[in-house]
Amino acid sequence: MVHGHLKPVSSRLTVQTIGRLSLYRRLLLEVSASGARQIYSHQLATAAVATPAQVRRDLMAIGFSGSPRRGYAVDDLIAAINAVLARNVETSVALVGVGNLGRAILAYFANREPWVRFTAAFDRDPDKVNRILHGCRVYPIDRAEEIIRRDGIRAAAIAVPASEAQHTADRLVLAGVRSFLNFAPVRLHVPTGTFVDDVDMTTALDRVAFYAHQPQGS
Amino acid sequence: MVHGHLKPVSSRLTVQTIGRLSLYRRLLLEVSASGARQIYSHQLATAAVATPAQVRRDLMAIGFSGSPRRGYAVDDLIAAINAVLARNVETSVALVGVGNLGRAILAYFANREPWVRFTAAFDRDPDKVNRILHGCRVYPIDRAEEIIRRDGIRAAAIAVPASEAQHTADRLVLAGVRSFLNFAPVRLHVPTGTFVDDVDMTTALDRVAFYAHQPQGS
DNA sequence: AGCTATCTGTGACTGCGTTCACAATGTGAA
DNA sequence: TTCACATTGTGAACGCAGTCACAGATAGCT
Ligand SMILES: NC(=O)c1ccc[n+]([C@@H]2O[C@H](COP(=O)([O-])OP(=O)(O)OC[C@H]3O[C@@H](n4cnc5c(N)ncnc54)[C@H](O)[C@@H]3O)[C@@H](O)[C@H]2O)c1
Ligand SMILES: NC(=O)c1ccc[n+]([C@@H]2O[C@H](COP(=O)([O-])OP(=O)(O)OC[C@H]3O[C@@H](n4cnc5c(N)ncnc54)[C@H](O)[C@@H]3O)[C@@H](O)[C@H]2O)c1
Repeated sequence: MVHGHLKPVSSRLTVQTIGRLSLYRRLLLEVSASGARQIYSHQLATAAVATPAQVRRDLMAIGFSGSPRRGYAVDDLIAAINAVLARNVETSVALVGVGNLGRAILAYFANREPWVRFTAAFDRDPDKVNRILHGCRVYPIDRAEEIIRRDGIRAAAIAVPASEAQHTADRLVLAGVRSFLNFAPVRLHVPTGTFVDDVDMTTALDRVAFYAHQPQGS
Repeated sequence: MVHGHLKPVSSRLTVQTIGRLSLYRRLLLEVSASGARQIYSHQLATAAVATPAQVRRDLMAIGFSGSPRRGYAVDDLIAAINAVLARNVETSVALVGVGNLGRAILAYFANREPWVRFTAAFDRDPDKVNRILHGCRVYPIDRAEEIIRRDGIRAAAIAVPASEAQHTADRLVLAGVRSFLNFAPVRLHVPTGTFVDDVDMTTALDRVAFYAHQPQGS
C-alpha cells in the first residue's frame, strides 16, 4: 500500500497545515531513527503538542492514509511530507544581510535541512563580501539581480536592518523572488501571489514580556 | 493558527492583538519621530499591512479612543500601548544558550527595547560563562535556579539545541519562569498557565521553500 | 450657527481552522 | 474463521478572529 504522492491539493493546503507538516517531519525523523516503524495519531499529536484529530486532518489533507489499529507507516509518511513540502527537490534560498543574525542562520542551516540550501548571500558592506561562509558565497548587493536571475532563485531570507527591508524586498521581487522569510520587524508590502513569512522576534519578545506579568492562571 | 499558546485563557486581550500592538508601537514611534501628532486607523493599517477595522478593534480592546476627523493622538497611543504591554515596567528576561543565535539576540536587543532587558544569560559551556556580553552577565547553567529566583525573573528565551530544550524548560518552570520565547524547533510541554511563543525558523524556512514552488500565486 | 464630509466605535455577520463524535475499518487474538 | 475493539477517516458542529456596514460623532468650512 503506497501512501502519499503528488496530487492537485497544493493550493488547498493552508499555511498552518504546511507549518505543522514541517514539524511532523522533524519529529518523525527522530521517531524513525529510534527504530519505530509505525506511529499513531495520538502519539504524533503529543509530540507536536496538538490533538489527534488535528494530525489526522493534516495527513488527510496531503492524501496520506494510515491503517486502523496499526497507525501510520513512519518512513512512508516522511516520504509523503517530503514530496509535498518541496516536491522532492532542493530549494535554493538567497540571504540578504550577512550581519549577526544572517551569519547565525548560515551556520545553522549549513548541513541541517537537505531539502533547503542557502546558495547565495548578499551584503552591501564591502568587508563582508567576496568570500564563502558555511558553504555559501557572499556577493555584493549590486550583483543580487544578476545572481538570482542566473540561478533561478525564488526564495529569499531578509536579514537587513528594518529601514532597508522594504527596499530590499522590492528589488528581490523584481529579480524573481516570490517567497520571503522576513526577519525585519516590519511588515512587507509585496504583490499578490508573493508569500511572506514573518519571523518577528521583536514582537515575540514583547508578547513574552506581556505574559510574564499576567497573574498565574487567571 | 495562533503564534503563541497559553494553557488557560487569561486576559480578554488575544495573543494576536498583543502581537499587533507591539507592531503598532514600533510603527508609531517612527511616526512620532517624524513629527506627526495624529494618525488615522487607515494609515496605521497600511503601515501594519492590516485593515482599518482591525486597527480600531485592537485599540478598542485596550480602551483607547480616538476622535472622528482627527484620528488617534500618536503619543497618547504609544503611552497606552506601553501601559498595556508591560505595565510600564522594565521586564527582565533570561537567556539560556549563548551560542550563535543567543549572541545575536543579546547584541540586537542590548539597547533597542527599553521595556525589555536581558539581565542574565546561562550556558553549560565553561568557555562561554563568567563574562559580560552586551551588558548581560553570562553564568554557568548550574546557577540558573539561584539567579532566576534571586532576581524574580519570570521570562526566558530558550536558545539551546533542540534536544536540550524540553529539559531546560522544565528547570526554568520550577525556578519560576512562566513565559518563554522558544527558538528550538520543537514544541514545549509546559504546565497550564505558562506561555510559550515559538519562533520556529526551521518551520518558517520550510514554508518559504514550499511557496517558492507554487505556480505564480497563493 | 448650521452644514457637511469623514472618521470613529461597534453590533452583526462571515469564513475558516479546529474539534467533536461516530461510523468504517482491519488487525490480532482465540 | 470469527470476534472484539483500538484506531482511522470524515461530515457536522463549534468557536472565534477578522470584516462589514452603518450609526454616531466632530472638526472644519461657509
Ligand atoms: N540579531 C537578532 O537577534 C535580531 C533580533 C530581532 C530582529 N532582528 C532583525 O534582523 C535583521 C538583521 O539583524 P542583525 O542583528 O543581523 O543586524 P546587523 O546590523 O548585524 O546586520 C545587518 C546586515 O545587513 C547589511 N545591510 C544593510 N543594508 C543593506 C542593504 N540595503 N542591502 C544588503 N545588505 C545590507 C549590513 O551590512 C549588515 O551586514 C534586522 O532587521 C533586525 O531588526 C535581528
Ligand atoms: N542559529 C540559527 O540561525 C537557528 C536557526 C533555527 C533554529 N535555531 C535554534 O536555536 C537554538 C540555538 O541555535 P544556535 O545556532 O545558537 O546553536 P549553538 O550550538 O550555536 O548554541 C547552543 C548553545 O547552547 C549551549 N547549551 C547546550 N546545552 C545546554 C544546556 N543544557 N544548558 C545551557 N546551555 C546549553 C551550548 O553550549 C551553546 O553555547 C537551537 O535550538 C536551534 O535549533 C537556530
